[in-house]
Amino acid sequence: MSPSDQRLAAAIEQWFPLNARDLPWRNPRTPWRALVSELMLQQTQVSRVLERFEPFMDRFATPCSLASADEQDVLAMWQGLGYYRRARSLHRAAREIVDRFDGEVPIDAVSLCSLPGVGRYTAGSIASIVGGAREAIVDGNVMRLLARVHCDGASPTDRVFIKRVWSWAQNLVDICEQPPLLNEGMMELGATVCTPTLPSCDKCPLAALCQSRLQGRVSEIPPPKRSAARQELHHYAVVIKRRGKVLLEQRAATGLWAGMWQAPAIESQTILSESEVIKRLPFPLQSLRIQKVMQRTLTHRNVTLHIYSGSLKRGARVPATMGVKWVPVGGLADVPISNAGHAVLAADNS
DNA sequence: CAGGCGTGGCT
DNA sequence: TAGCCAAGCCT
Repeated sequence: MSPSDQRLAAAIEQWFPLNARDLPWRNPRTPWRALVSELMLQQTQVSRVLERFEPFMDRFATPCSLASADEQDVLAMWQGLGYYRRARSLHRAAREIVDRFDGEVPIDAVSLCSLPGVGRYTAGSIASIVGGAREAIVDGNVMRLLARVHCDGASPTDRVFIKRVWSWAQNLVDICEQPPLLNEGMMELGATVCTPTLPSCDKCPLAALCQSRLQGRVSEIPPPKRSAARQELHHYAVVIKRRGKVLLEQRAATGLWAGMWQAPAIESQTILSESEVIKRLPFPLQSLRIQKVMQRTLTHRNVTLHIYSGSLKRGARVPATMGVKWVPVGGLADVPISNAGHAVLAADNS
């Protein structure tokens, strides 16, 4: 612990109460609201979560309420937020909270970390901010903030660097006055002042202590992560409507858009001919008309959506398997469908 | 353990 | 515009 750690912690703890945004999960702050908001916020902008948090809490007010819900209803409440495994993890976490913790969200880091979807950051965040424990937290904000304060230009993916940041964060929370103020203050500073581009150093309470500022290197730290190359994915979807209903299939339980529903589709890394698409579809189709082609960029995939409208051959029956169903066009909001899936359904004019 | 996992905003 | 980024976790 360096002497400046004391001053760093004090500066953050003084700054935060005067500059905290009025975010819904801070008032009232309960372990359950903290857990739900933390899951929603993983790799997701605050502005996206703002619109979705209270409706989710209204629907699932307690762990018991979520635990007794159907997973499909949970996914439907999550649709459009992305990273859908989080919704399934939260659902399973609620069931474990009922089974193992008598329906009360634990606030110790070890118990929290044992829940699905809860890792070191999320557990530390709830344990420290809700429970007041001296647990460190390191998210993207804290990593950037501390890298700049210490003028450490290592790659953010470097594991040794990441361990170093956790060590800095633990030192700070060990010596601070109030862990909730320190930890939430660090995140808030990173989110609103020590931003990735154009940080507001003139408003930063750490400016006098910030080594990268003193050395004029703020803009170089942290260095950009090089993004992974995106693979091409061709998604051939057929929108089949009949008597005000549309035919949907459920995606596989793992992988992209796991468990979500969509217009029946064939996926391939390469371009397919129309006849190949027809051949691979599990339904006998009478006609197939191209409606639209759209691009979607995902984290690691470049998806081309080839959207067709189609009709089944006369008398054709859709196999009555689980994972295929007719859904009224007006009831699509109740079925978990990704934004790409909604775009496909909306592009069809038939 | 490096890569998979969504979406939209920003530059 | 093409790429980077966001309150990470899981396998």
